[in-house]
Amino acid sequence: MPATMRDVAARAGVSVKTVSNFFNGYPYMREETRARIGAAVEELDYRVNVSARSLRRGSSGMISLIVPELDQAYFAELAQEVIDAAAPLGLTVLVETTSYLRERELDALSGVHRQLIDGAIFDPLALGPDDAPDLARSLPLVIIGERQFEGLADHVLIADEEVARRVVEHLLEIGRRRILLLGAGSPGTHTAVLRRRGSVAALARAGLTPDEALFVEVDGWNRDAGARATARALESGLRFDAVFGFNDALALGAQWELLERGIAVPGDVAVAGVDDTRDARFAHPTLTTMSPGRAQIARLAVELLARRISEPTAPDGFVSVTADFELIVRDSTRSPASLASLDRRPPRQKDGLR
Amino acid sequence: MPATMRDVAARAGVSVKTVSNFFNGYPYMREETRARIGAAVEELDYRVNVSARSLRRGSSGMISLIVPELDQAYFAELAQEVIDAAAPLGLTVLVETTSYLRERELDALSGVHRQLIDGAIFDPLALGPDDAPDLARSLPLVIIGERQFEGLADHVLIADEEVARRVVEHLLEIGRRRILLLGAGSPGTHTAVLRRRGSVAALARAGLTPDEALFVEVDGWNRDAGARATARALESGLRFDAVFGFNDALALGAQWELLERGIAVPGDVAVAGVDDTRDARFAHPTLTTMSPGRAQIARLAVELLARRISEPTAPDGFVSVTADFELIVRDSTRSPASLASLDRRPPRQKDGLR
DNA sequence: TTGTAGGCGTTATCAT
DNA sequence: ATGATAACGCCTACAA
Repeated sequence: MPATMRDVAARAGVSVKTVSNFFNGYPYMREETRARIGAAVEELDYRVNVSARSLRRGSSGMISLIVPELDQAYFAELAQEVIDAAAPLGLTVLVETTSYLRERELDALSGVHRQLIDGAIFDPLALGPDDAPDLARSLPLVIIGERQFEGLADHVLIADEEVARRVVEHLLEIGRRRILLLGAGSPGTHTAVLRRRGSVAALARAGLTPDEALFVEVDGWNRDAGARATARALESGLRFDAVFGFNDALALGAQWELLERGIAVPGDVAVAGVDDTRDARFAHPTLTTMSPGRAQIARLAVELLARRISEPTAPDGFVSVTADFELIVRDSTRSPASLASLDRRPPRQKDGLR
Repeated sequence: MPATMRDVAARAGVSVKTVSNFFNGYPYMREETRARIGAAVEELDYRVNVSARSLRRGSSGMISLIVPELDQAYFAELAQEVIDAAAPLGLTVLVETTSYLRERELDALSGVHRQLIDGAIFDPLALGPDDAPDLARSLPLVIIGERQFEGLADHVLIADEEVARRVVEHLLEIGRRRILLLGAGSPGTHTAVLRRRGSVAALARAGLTPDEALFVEVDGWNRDAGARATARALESGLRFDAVFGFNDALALGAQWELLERGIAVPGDVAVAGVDDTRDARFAHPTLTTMSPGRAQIARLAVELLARRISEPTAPDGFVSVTADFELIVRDSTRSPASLASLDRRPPRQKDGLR
């Protein structure tokens, strides 16, 4: 029994249409009418019924964000950024979580909610080339990160190849030569392929021949997988003086495993990642990483999607924009010497006693 | 121009009602009819229009989860658990994010979406006692964690007092005597009050007089705040041999700050938190923490809410359930001696060379 | 087991 | 500047 527009109209002594106008920013209205409606709304504690509005308008003001899981800092932070970017445009974000399952990615695109949402921002992890047709005819769509579907939807891209190249160059610059590439073994996503390619390019430029043994496979891009892969590498007797995790979670997992085994970071092994999640800043040592400009990505994605929604017919040809990136050098790749000299903190002291 | 039920009916040669029955699991239908409808749905790629259904039914199958931010591991993980718990009940979760702002918490409860959602799971951080009236008359509601609104809605509680008591007892058991209580200074939330009370109780039982100076104020329950507060404490010359962060983020921030200053954890200062976020497991050293059974909390909250939604009139009196908890002892509170003996890893070895 | 009619609350059209 | 009225797509009686 919540109040309806009809109730408000009755109370304010106007027609339903006028109340509707009130809520839709229709400019031609007497100040007095406006005030009366405002009062009635207040008294009845009225709220527009979104379902009815959506039904009538044929659009809901709701977009979904399709990511594998919120347990990963990267996706959680991305979700927050997207929500924040969508709000000013009057868009509500429905976060859909897929557990890296192809079925669930497809379902998020064309399941029950397809009728509910106006469009989607999608970070595909499980879909492959075969699914392109499904993608194409689903709904207004912006794809983030993965570029294998370019031409089928708008994209916000990360310059995967350059990003990886820069990280590896940085590791080479600080004198490392045997770099474990976490995620480069039998890469599943296109992203992995590109980061691997960029890494190889950097090595080649430095005149180094890549050692295939250092291209390590991982079973997930999370900390567990990073730790496990690193453990395996160590136990197989592989020798390396740096780790490049294809994302922060992998790098942090590696770093954790190294430290657990008493291997010094960056003393014995330097570590770097990609994503600049908050976790990187609070690791110990703090983790060198590549910032992909997540806020920018979110903003671009939302804007692109909003445009695609309001322009019903695509003007043929989809847009791809690439986000800026920036290397964030932290302690995990600083030599102890430079570490000490760069440290702006008060002299280290034992404190806190027992 | 998406297909409607009418289209499907026409195509299948049945009435709209029969198609509706098909989608609502109405059992009495000839197998052949069912098959024909299924085929028509397939061919037309039909999906039920959720807005129309919601309008007609007066309910949407959507619930919201109201949390301050997804950037905090605790809330991100909670959101994932809630989404997972809601799915089997056919409920879709709309995550609403409030940035710890009172206005936005109120808005999430009674703003535009009040008409869209059937109920809400709410982790209140900014609302105070004055807002009780607003809460009471909003919508089916389950409150998580905070207990100041008991009697106004269903609650899933954390045994804050006992949780804190157990943590402090643990720190006392391992021989620590001066425990910095991060979050105990001028506590804002009821949760903080209770955790402080539990901590004091543990100290009292051990015959210790609490030192007010160790009750430290924080400006947020995140890692930054934890690090800052710890830095302040150290710089003020305060001496302590343990830190109890009222949540993992505070504890991790503290641990980070300690390590940055070359203070050994747990050698010089032991550290413990509450929440058992993934971050605790991957800290170095791994963080001792109290697991509040997040999966259980999520499940209870969703079930309670589902019940409250289906039972329109509250049978007077709201339910409060308390989640189980469990102390997870990790390296941040293990003495180096026990550490070595408990370690089930292969002997530490330098590896990874240069 | 299936069909018909009407209305859920809103907005668009067309008047006035 | 405001009002009357007809959809939007679905579900619930009620009928058959």
